[in-house]
Amino acid sequence: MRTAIDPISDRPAYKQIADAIRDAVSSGEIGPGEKVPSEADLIRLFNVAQGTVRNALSLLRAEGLLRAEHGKGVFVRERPPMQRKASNRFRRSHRDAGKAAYTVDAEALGIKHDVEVFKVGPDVVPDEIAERLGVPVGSTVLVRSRRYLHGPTPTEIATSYVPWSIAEGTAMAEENPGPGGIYARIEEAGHRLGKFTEDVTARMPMPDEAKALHLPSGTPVMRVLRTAYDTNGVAVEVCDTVMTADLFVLSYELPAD
Amino acid sequence: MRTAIDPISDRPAYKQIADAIRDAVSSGEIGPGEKVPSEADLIRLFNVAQGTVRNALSLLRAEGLLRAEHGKGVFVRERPPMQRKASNRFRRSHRDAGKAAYTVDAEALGIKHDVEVFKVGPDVVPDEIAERLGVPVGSTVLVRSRRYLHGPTPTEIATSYVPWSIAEGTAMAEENPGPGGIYARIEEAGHRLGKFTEDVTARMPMPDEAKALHLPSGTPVMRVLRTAYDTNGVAVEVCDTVMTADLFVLSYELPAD
DNA sequence: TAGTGGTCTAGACCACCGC
DNA sequence: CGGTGGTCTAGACCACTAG
Repeated sequence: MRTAIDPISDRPAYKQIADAIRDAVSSGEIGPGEKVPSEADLIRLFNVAQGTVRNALSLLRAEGLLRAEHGKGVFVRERPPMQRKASNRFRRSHRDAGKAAYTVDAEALGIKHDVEVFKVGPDVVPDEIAERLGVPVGSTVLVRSRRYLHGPTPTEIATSYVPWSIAEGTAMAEENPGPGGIYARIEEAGHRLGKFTEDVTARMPMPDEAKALHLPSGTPVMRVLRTAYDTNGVAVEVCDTVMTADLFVLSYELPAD
Repeated sequence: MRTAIDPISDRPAYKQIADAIRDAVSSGEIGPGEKVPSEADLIRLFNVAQGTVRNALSLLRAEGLLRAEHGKGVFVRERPPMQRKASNRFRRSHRDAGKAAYTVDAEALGIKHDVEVFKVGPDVVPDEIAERLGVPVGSTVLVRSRRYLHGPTPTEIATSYVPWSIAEGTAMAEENPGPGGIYARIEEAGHRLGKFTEDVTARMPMPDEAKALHLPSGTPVMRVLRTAYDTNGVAVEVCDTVMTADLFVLSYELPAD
């Protein structure tokens, strides 16, 4: 690794140090999961103060390249294996086979998954959801809030909203909605599903999301806002999902005409 | 705005300051585009050293909440109007009308857009693309690399790859591929388009991407890797797009069966 | 020129980790 | 315990922006 700062360059010292570390990582000199030199080492190597070194390291952490472990050291982040959200995961044949959507994806990867239910019950609909669901602002909907995990790793937080008129008295309002998930229950309630739309955005996490998803700093989240429509074009469910960006690839298929 | 640090709490001072500013923003006390108190102000208000204040501010910049302008101040970031990538933007009817895909989206918003072509010509295919395109590693493809802008704001960098056997001698290899974009040219060359797949991921930008897209720190990018197939299921083009995350909503429509 | 953010130093103390 | 990262102070100088 380069260990000199060019005093002529007008690039700040901390950025030069960050460059040197970034290069060492991309050249393979320091591999994924390996430790970068300690702050004390870097202070000696580059002959700078601690603040300058910390500035360099915090830049690389914000970029998502490094991860710090208090008392142990700073390490190159390793990318865990990715999961796919296949665009066919809402097919009726899967529901008929008793599989919920996330089961389709997880099974395709042989991944053991868990679901933690935070809350299931009627509540006031958030304004943004009311608009998509086509219900009056302030009306009551069934709220299902839960977290998905792969082994010990939380991967996504999801909240579903169903008009209370559809959900009332069904298994949707139970902790476990039964085989095929809530979409199977919605169809049983007489609302045959016609299509889904998904709106995908990405941003940095809110502090509470970072906590719930165990996000290291420098990891963005993807947000998928999915609306389910029946065959009459009436919205019957909205699902708001926030997922760790580097654990997912969202795959979609589009017709040419 | 709160201006006191709880000395009993074990939450670090810089995080308490960040919390106070975050609260002031979310309560509307400081609106989008408005200036937050200067470093000197915050030093006085909270009775801390400059380093502590800077720590708080850089946290909020990494979160994407604030944006600093050297010599002027630190401001609450304003979210510009979002653009939609409609899932129908590859319809043949649009191509027949002479519209390229990005034109469909931009027109829908009444946005003036520009394209800057970086490079058009034959080159060696990157390994990752070769796999998707189904061509041998190391073979030659047409590479079209360009940047899209809305007014002065760069929004996305896109690179298309077409097997040289398809592209050779056509207008695809020109700077301006003509009406309907390269998909129209691909169809003219006898490859009727059957479907597209898009794989969406999000991450923090590489330094060169941050530069090319004028990204403020704390802004992630979305990456869309699109593959176009002809009606025989043969891949005819791959497009690798990196876009400023907070300027886009990707919209998709999924059938229920 | 005064006020702003950007960089850097030197030194201190703390909290966490592993031996 | 020694080594690691985390927080904080006090003060300095620089670069940019505006009046």
